[in-house]
Formats: sequence, C-alpha cells, structure tokens
Amino acid sequence: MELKLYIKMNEKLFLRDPELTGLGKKIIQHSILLIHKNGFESFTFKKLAEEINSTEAGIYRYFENKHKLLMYITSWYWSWLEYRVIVHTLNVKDPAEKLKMVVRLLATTVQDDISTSHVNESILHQIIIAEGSKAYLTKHVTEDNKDHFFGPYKDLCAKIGDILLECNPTYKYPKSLSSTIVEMAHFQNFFMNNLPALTDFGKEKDESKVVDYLEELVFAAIQ
Amino acid sequence: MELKLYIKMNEKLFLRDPELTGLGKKIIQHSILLIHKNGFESFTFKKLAEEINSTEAGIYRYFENKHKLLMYITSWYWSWLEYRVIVHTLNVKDPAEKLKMVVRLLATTVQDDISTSHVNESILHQIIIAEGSKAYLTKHVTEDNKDHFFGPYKDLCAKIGDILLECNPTYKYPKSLSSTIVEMAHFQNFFMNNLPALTDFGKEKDESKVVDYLEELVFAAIQ
DNA sequence: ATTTAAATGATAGTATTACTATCTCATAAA
DNA sequence: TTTATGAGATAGTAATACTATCATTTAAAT
Repeated sequence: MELKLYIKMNEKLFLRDPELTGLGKKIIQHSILLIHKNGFESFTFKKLAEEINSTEAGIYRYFENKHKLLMYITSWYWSWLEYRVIVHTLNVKDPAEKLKMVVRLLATTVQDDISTSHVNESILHQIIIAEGSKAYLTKHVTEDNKDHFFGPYKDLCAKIGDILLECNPTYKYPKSLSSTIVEMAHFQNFFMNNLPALTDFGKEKDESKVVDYLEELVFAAIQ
Repeated sequence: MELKLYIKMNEKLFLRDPELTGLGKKIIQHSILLIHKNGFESFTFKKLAEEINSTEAGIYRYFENKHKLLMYITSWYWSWLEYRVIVHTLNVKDPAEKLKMVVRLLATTVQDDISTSHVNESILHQIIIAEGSKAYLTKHVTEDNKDHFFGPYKDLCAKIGDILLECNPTYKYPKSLSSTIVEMAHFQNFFMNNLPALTDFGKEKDESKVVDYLEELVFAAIQ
C-alpha cells in the first residue's frame, strides 16, 4: 500500500498549483535545495531555472515572487508539522507526555518523509531554522496575515497552546509560551551551530540538549 | 554639563567611521528612519542618498553594503542596551531585582536618548524588533562571527547570563535562557502587534504584558 | 484518432539594484 | 599656504526582478 500525503495550501500563495504538475514539483523540490545551499537572499528564480533546466518566466507562472515561494514552503512545513503532532499524540493520554512529544518533534531533525517524494523534510527543517522567520518579518506582514498566509503556523501554535492548557488550565500565557517554544526550538538550534556563545550546548552541538532545555523551561513555566 | 555617549564600534563594520563626519551621522540617522519606514528589504543606498541629498557613491564610502550597515546599527543597539543594563543595575543589590530590571529594559519601548543626537533609539528599538535577527540569519554568519560582528549581542547575553547565575548558581542553561528572553522580548512584541494570535496580549497591545510574561517565565525557569 | 486546451520552452525587453571608477570641488587641519 | 581629506557629480556595468509574446509539446476531452 502506498500512501501519499497531500497538504492543501492557501491558493493565494501561488499562481498555479505546483503540486499538480511536473515542473511545479521540481520548483518546490529544487527551491528547497537551493535556498538551503545558498541562503534565501542569494536565491533567485534565474538560478532555480538553470538548476531545473527550465526558464525564469516558467517559474513566474507558478509564483509571483520568491517571498511568496518562501511563504509557501514555510506554510507547508507548519502544516506538515501539525500533522505530525496530531499523529504522534493521538494515542497519548497524559498531556505532559504529549507536551514532551511536541517539544521533541519541534526541536529534532526529521527524517525524510517517504510519503512526500519531492519534499526533503530534513533539508526543509534546516531552512525553517535559518530562513523561517523571514516569512513574516516584513513590512507587508499585516496584508499577508489578512490573506491567511500564516494560518498553518498559527494553527500549530494554537494546538500546542491547547496542550499547555490541558496540562494546566490556569496558565495565563498558553499562546505566548507556544510561540516561544516553537521559535526557540529553531533559534537555539541555529545559535548552537552558528553562534554557540548564545547557548549552553555549543560544545556538544547535540540537538537533544535543546529538547532538554525547552522541556525544562516549559514545565517550569506551567507549574 | 553636556554628556556625549560614544560607542566604539568594530572597525571592520565600516569603511569610514560614520561617527566622525557630518555625512556619516546623517547616514546613520536616516538609514534608521528609512529602514523603519519601508523595511530592510526595500531599503537601498540610492533611496538613502536621495533622502539626505547625497549620492549613492558617497554612502558606499562609509559602508560596503546594506547588510554591513544593518549589522552596524544592530551592534550599536546591543552595545547601548548593555550600557543601559549596567547603569540601571549598578545600585541594585538583589539579583532578582536586577533581573526584573533587565527584562523591563529589554521589552519596553525606550525613550529617545538625548546623549546621542543622531540616533533615535525609540525607532531603532522598532527596527531591532522587526529586522534585528536578519543581521545573523545569513549564510555568512560564521565569517561575520569570526570578525566579531556579533560581539555586543553576545556580551549582553553573557551579562544577563551572569545575573541569572547570581539568582541561581546551579541553573543549567543561563546562556540559552538569556538568548531566549532577549529574542522573545522582541518577537513577542512583534507578534503582539502583527500576528496577535501568537500571543496572549493581542487585545491590549500593551508591552507591559510582555514584561509580565517574560518575568514569570524566567523566574519559573531558574527556580 | 482528432480536436482542443493547458503547460512549457524560447526569446526579448525594461526598470531597479548593487555596486565600481573617476574627476572635481570644498574645507579644514598642518 | 600647502595638502590631505571629505563630499558632490557623473558614468558605467552586471545582476536582479520582473513582464510580454509566440511557438511547441503534452495531456485531456470528444
């Protein structure tokens, strides 16, 4: 039996659905690889076109600009992560156990998911760490938010907020603590690998230390 | 008596010291205003030159590119903030009180500091919130780090880490908790104003709520 | 199997960005 | 008064971020 995971994306993010065509899938696949390789700033549609033996104009048929493409792949990631959270907490009754699972899913490098052939989730995870916040750190964040481009991110945070409230229904800051651990799962990883003086695990460079730190932090906060 | 605050900057950040000339000061002053107005992505030396009735080439004599300029002004901010932390904790004996002061200094909008005529610290604070992390979220962060461009940021975090250890010498994650509260002081503010669903203070949009949240978080963590 | 539509390729062109170079003029320190 | 330094003016180039058009291939519908 072969299962295929299809994540329905906000249609305003693209001009033509990249999931539905060969070129579209190649755009997603190789934009992830290219952004990971050279960073989002030096990523251009021209370079991407050369990489996949297509043309710049061809890519512009799918995405208005590279920022929309970044929002597309980050949105995809958050949706996929929420899906993983749901799957992995389905049979877990204890809310504290759920929370531990969430922290692990957030802060641990993922394996490449076979049910999505053209997306390398492990590399995508690296992109989210280094480029993810650039999706919303813009002057047009308000309009983008009105178009619901950050829906998947907010949904994930809401879900984690609910788990926090399951653990302690009187906790005052479930949403802020959610966004804190989501962001820090990525930032502490980035710091660990690039600015180690900003963390306590620069020597080992072991992401399980990030998990330990976040777990301790979140349980202390809600207790 | 008139006091002037001069912050010594890493000399590799600029080609010519902007603090020493009239044009240099105008570059700093108006780049802050322009980045705040239009965002860092759409900020160009051409536009800045028009703003100050100078030329593009003139600005390139001071800064290699706009990213160096961003690192310059963010570095300046972190240095200035560390200076403020030192001043405001000088006569405070209780480490817990020091910590509260730090959180307040991090998360509260600053008043424009009269001792630095050409820098509007209040607007600079807004820039740090929206653009600050772009200074290090690059592919060249490692080389930039070798050039000590993030020294002031790391110094500030180290200082906060020391205060955390004063409060609880056995706490295991002083550096990570420092970078967490520094980043969250800004991100929670950004979320509150732009993506309120990610916080618990979107309704009030009151930055003292961010202070309350961070205080509770940090004291829970080190207890 | 044939028609028709949709997707892609090929090519061209424009405005803006991100620089570098050079030459002159103003100014202020030596 | 010399002389360095700062700043204005102008020009030019390669890359980026697009838009437009037309031909061709591929896939879907009849």
